[in-house]
Amino acid sequence: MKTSQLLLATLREAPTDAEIVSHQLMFRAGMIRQLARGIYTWLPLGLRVLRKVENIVREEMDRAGAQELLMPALQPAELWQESGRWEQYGPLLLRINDRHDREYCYGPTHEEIITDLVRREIKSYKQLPANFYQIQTKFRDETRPRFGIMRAREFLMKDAYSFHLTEESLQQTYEQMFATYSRIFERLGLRFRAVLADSGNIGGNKSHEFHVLAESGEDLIVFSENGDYAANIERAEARLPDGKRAPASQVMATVDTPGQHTIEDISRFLQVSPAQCLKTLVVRGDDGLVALILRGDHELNHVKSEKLDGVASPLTFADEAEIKQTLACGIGSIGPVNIGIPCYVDHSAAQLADFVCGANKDGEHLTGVNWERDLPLPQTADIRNVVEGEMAADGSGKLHYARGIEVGHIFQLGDKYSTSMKATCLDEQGKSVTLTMGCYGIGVSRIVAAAIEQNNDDRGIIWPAAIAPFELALVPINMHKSQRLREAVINLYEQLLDAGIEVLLDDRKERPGVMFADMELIGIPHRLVFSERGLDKGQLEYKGRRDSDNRDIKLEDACSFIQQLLSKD
RNA sequence: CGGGGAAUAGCGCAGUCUGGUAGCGCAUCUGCUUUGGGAGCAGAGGGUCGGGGGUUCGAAUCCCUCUUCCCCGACCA
Repeated sequence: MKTSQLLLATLREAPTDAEIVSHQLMFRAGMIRQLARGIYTWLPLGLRVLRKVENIVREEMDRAGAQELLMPALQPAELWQESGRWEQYGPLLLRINDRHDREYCYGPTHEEIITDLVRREIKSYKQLPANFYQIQTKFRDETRPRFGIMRAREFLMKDAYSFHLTEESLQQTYEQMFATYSRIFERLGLRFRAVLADSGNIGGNKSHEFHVLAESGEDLIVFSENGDYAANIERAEARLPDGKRAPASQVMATVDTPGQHTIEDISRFLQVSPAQCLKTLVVRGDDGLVALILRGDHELNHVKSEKLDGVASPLTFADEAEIKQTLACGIGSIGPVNIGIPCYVDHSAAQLADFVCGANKDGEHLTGVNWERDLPLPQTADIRNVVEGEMAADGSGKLHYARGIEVGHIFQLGDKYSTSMKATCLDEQGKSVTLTMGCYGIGVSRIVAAAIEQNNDDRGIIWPAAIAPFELALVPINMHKSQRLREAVINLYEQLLDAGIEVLLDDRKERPGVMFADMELIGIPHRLVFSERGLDKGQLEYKGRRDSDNRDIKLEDACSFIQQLLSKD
């Protein structure tokens, strides 16, 4: 393609609201334009990249024996009511009424639709297992879309759903999808990691997320030194403390702590480490309030906590008024001694002896408190975030933190949808069996942004070879003045096209600096420069996007030189 | 959902406090000169100053209202 035929909408400056580098560069490179909050148009250059990602995903899904289909974006409310998610899903679901006042939603995911299809079409065990996928536009009415295409409301997703007669069969396909996803992200040329994950409101049991590693990632993932254990922080289990609790050595005492509310205040005021204090968080329960007790230096894990019996899901903190009414003290003086509401204590907090905690009276704390002496030990649970440097739950080494961008998620759904929607088929004995399901998602549009987060410099994007919008840029200097140069360029351009190379010829009447800057901004991996000077010697200049220097190559070898380079990518 | 900020040319911004013919840089168009890292000169086009209402002789500017967008928070015991 020639730049004169392409909407090359490059800009020097990005809008001020573009926060992260991928958003800025996608905007500046003319890949996307925002139409509304979280809704974007893909310009021709951006679409070329998106399609490349899509095709790699498609090829690998096909190779794994999955079948592509295409389901509607608009979904009737009835199916969502049947699965129970019409009420459950909340404002994330965009609801639409048609002219007959029938209710629909714009699909954020397609479990209901595929389950409906399969229960109609699949009658026999002989048709199983089956794995269906689509690459389709989703809509999720996020409270806070941001970072451009990274967290958009409308986005392109590959979603796959597998159906099985048995758990073993599901496990097999799950493992196959795990391997397929790994191949996909390898082919895309991204540094990624698969981690254990929480399955969220999709439902089901076992699940893994695939994260592209990047500082700007919204997710925190943890992994052990040798890599055996890797999990999203939401999901990462804390290793049970080994050893016994130290014996009590102090007497419980009440101390005045006027105006001291936070753990930081208390630990400074009483000269004890935060790890020796208890932090008592009060959340709403199914029936009144519930206290969650942690060591002062630990953070509450919301996902783990909301799964506790009696704790309301989603997890919400009690407000000041509720606390005052129930506990007769304000936030900042709460403690487990005689608290009078159900409590859960984190395993590590249950290990403490002689600890400090609120006295359930404003301006007072207790010191030297001990479990099973001054108060009974409440039910223990794992309710904290793991901390960098601690031993992994499976003992496979110390944990490290990394930031990640979630680009893939695979789930073993089990029978959540097949039961509620009565998706069954006949087994070998002619008996009706409820199907078992898995589902597998990839954020196709998000991958484009994630790839840029991982691959850029101060000049712009550096595409991994597999998803570059063009493989090669031809930059002729003064083509519009020199007949000889123009002929040489067009000649090579056509040769390259014939060889099946995706080449972008910059035939604009621009100064060299402008062309160089644009080709680098849009991230084309390889570049050939034509000049009169070079032609005198029968030479061209080659430069890779990551290279610091040019090298001369012979004009007559140019095509084969490039072919060789590309075969190595 | 809560808190804060913003809306002026395609992009980046000034002008608003203190009302008086809407500006700058980049981009776009024309001409000339230039041509190895985002050129120079001369000229041109492009704005219901987010919408609606009000105050005023006069509103981008003051007041009311609506809308949209952005940021931050949702770890505080």
